[in-house]
This record gives sequence, C-alpha cells and structure tokens, in this order.
Amino acid sequence: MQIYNTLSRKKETYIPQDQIKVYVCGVTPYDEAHLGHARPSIVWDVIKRYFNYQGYTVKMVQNFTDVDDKIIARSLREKRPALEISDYYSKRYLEAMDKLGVVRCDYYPRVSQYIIKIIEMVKGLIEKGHAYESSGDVYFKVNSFPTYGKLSGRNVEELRAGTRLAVEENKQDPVDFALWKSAKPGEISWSSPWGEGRPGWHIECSAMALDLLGESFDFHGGGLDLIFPHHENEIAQSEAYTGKQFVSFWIHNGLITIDNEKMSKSLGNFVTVEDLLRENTKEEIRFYILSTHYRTPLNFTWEGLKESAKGLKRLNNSVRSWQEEAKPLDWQNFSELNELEKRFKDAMDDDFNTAQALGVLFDLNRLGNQYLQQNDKRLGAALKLMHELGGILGIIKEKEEKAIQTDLLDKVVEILLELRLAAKKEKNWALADKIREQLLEAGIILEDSTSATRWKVKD
RNA sequence: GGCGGCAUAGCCAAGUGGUAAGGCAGGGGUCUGCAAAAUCCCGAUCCCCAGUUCAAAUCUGGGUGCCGCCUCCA
Repeated sequence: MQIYNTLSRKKETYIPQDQIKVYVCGVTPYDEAHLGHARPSIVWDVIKRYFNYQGYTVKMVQNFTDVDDKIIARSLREKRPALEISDYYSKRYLEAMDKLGVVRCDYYPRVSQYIIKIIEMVKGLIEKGHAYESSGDVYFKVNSFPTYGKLSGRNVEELRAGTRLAVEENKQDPVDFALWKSAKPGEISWSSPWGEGRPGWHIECSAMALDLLGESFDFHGGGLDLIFPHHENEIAQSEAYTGKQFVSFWIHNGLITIDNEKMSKSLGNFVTVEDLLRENTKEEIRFYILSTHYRTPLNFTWEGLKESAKGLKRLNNSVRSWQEEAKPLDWQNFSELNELEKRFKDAMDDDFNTAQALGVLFDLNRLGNQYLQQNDKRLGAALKLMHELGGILGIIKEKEEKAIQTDLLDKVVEILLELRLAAKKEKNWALADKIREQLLEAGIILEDSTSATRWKVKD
C-alpha cells in the first residue's frame, strides 16, 4: 500500500508487519476535548480497524502530556494540584473518544509516570554529548545532530537567524531546546541530577515511545501543527540517543478550521466533542470527518455536518430495510460484491483515502437497494459487506437503535397498522392517511411498500 | 522574511498524464391511491497565464487568492 510520509513529502510503499507499531501524539489535558482532537483520533481509529480487517495486529500508543505549562498555569490559577487537573481532563478526553466510537489504544502513558525514564534518557544524551546542563536546565545541542530539520524542511542557519526564537541566556545556541526545566516556585517538580525540575516538552514522547514501542517503529502520527518543533525535536532526541532511525512513517493530519478561521479560544469558535454529540450521532461525526481525506484541511460548518448527515442516513436507512428482508450471507461468492470490496481496499490502500472509500459504499448502497427491489438473494451478502466495510469506518449503526421502542409500542403500532390496512382495502384513504399523519406527528414514520408497511421511530 | 498546504459543478468532496468518483441541494421519469422510501436520467473541462507532451485538473515556470507553521496547539 501507499502511504504519504511527511519525512519524504511523498507517498511511499508500506508493507505491513505482523504487528504494526503506532504512536500518536495525544493531548495536553487541561481542557475539554474538541474537534481538533476528534480528527486524528477518528482517523487513527479507522487506520487501526483497517489493518485489523486485513489481519494485522496494531499496537497503538497515545500519550497524555500531563505535565505542561498550560496545566501548571491552570493549577496556579485555580489553586488545584496540576495532576488533579490533568487527571480529570484525561478522563474526560477518554470518555469523549469512547462516545465517538474510538477503540481504546493499548497504552495511554503519562509524563508524570515516566519521570525516571525521562531522566535516564536526558542523562544519556548528556553523556553522548548531545545535551548540556546550564543552571539547572538541560538543553539539547542541536548542532550535535547534523540532520536536524529533515522532517520540517528547516535549515538551522535560518532558524538561528530568525528573531522569533526566545532568547534565553542559559542556552548556548538559540536553536537548542529544553529537555529538562528547572522548577520555579510553586510548580510541580521532581528531583533530578540537575536539581528540582520537570521535563521539557518533546522529551516525554521520545521516552514513552522508546519504552513501549522500541527504538524504531512504523508510524508516528499527529496534527500537522506538530511537525515543528515537536516532531523535529523528537527525532533529534531519539535518534541521537539510540543511533537508529526512530520512525519509518510520519503521518500528519490536516487541521480543522471553523467558518474558515482557525479554531481558537480567543476567537470563540471552539467546538467541543460534547457540542457535536449534542446534535449528532457518533456515526454522523465520523462520516463527516472521513468525507475529507485526512491530510486535506477541513473547514467545519454546522450546515456541512447537517448536510453530510443526510447522506449517511441513506446508508443506515438501507441497512435497516435490508435487515428486515435478509439474513447476512457471505459476500465472497458474488463477483459484483467482490469487486466493490476490492475498490474499497484500493481506496484505503492509497493513503487511507476514506473519502473515496465512502464513494464505494454508496455504490454498494445502490446495488443493495436494487437487490431489495428485485428480491435478489444477494441482498444478504450486500448487507454483510456493508456491515464489514462500514464497520471499518465506524459509520454503520451496529444494531437497530430503537431506544424508545418497546414491545408495548410494537403491539400498539401493529394494531394501528392493521386498522389502516383494513381502511386501505376499503379505499378509505382519508382514514388511512389520517393514521399515517397522526403517527408522524407522534414521531413514528410509516413507509408503504407494495407488500407491507415499514415503520420506524423518527430519529 | 523562511518553510509548507490548498484552489475541481450552487454547496461538500475524490481524482498526480489519456478526455472528471461519490454525497447534499435542484430538475425530469418509474413505482405508489396519495405521501415517504427506493430506483433511473439530467449538470463541471477542473483559479489565471505561458510552456512540456500525440495527450494535463493532473508535469514545469510565472501570477492571483485563501490558509497553516516558524511562540502553546491535534
């Protein structure tokens, strides 16, 4: 399969390993999960499901950066322990992802649990001459790592010339970055060979990835905004430390804008996962996000989400009606369905092109509905295929969700349907229509077909 | 200033050399007592200019516009 690698800025061939190792940058838990977190989570959830579908296992790690400036700032402001805040928002994050149908990762390591390993790594980097201590801080010596800039396409000379780097007198070189920061009064800290302090940003991801996935692994993911400096620095630290290539494929998702503006708190255009879930199902949110290729910037609008939900509804409507007419049947025996499955895989094999894969699902949808109309036995096979492929994307409702439906309601509606059928036989259209209209008002939709009447509770 | 991305029908969105998937909206037909659902048909020459090529939305050069990163960020 072909996967775009930020490192080479082109698609490269990837041959899946039996166990695929993935590290995805997680969140700094200091506030509610938002749309910008939902995209990489959903994308990687789908990637994982797709590999599983192909028979591979995936070992996936996503970190919580639970020691961080923003958390400390909040902790000082609210006079609450930093780890209490990060613990709370970590849980909130996991809950939000659960509600989006994201399968949990294998590990969710936290900085606070990795202090010893981080210190070990920092020590190692100093010993190897890639880092130095300065007044309780430790910095990575960028000029000791010749290929610095290879991921982000940056040039150290130009970075140095740039005036935007904060001038810190402790640094030997303005491009150097902190591995360890000495503690300021009141901040959370740990003791280290360099005194009380805490890890700098970047080092935690290296330490945790190295520990859980080894010195080299397949994929490292995250938002495009992390390429520089975060991922660039991760490469420098890790490769300087191990002497081996850290990651084979760097995979970055495009960012989300809202009404064409960057999502940010100061602009007040922040959409949280909770906001989304208030009006939409998880399937609708996933479908919306997956309708755009993961590397393309996604401009979120509520109208767009609503529109796309209509498309998804067709898929789920079909599945519902197919289920009433057919039992699942292996699709492997039918060439038309094999063809569709192949097209789906081709799309996914080409840099996880979910947008194209969705197009295949709509073709399957049409085919299945034709089977339905023609009473074709292949309907059951189409149903099964739809479940399998839709299941990779997580957009097909697993079971009929009729939360408010009960046996009692079933019986009552059946009685009304019988009465209506009788009315129809007498060509008493007025009564038949009245029953239908009033049920609709009550939230029950009737759909007549030539043979029978289907009914469902309005979404 | 440096690095990078994007620009395809009314809207959303695939498509990296051979004459444009799919979805939403819209129009028409079939089915139906009607409605709904479903199904069939109808719509773009791909921001502009110049080049390369038998052939370009797809490659090259130059523009224009929007956006991101370079400071925290998924």
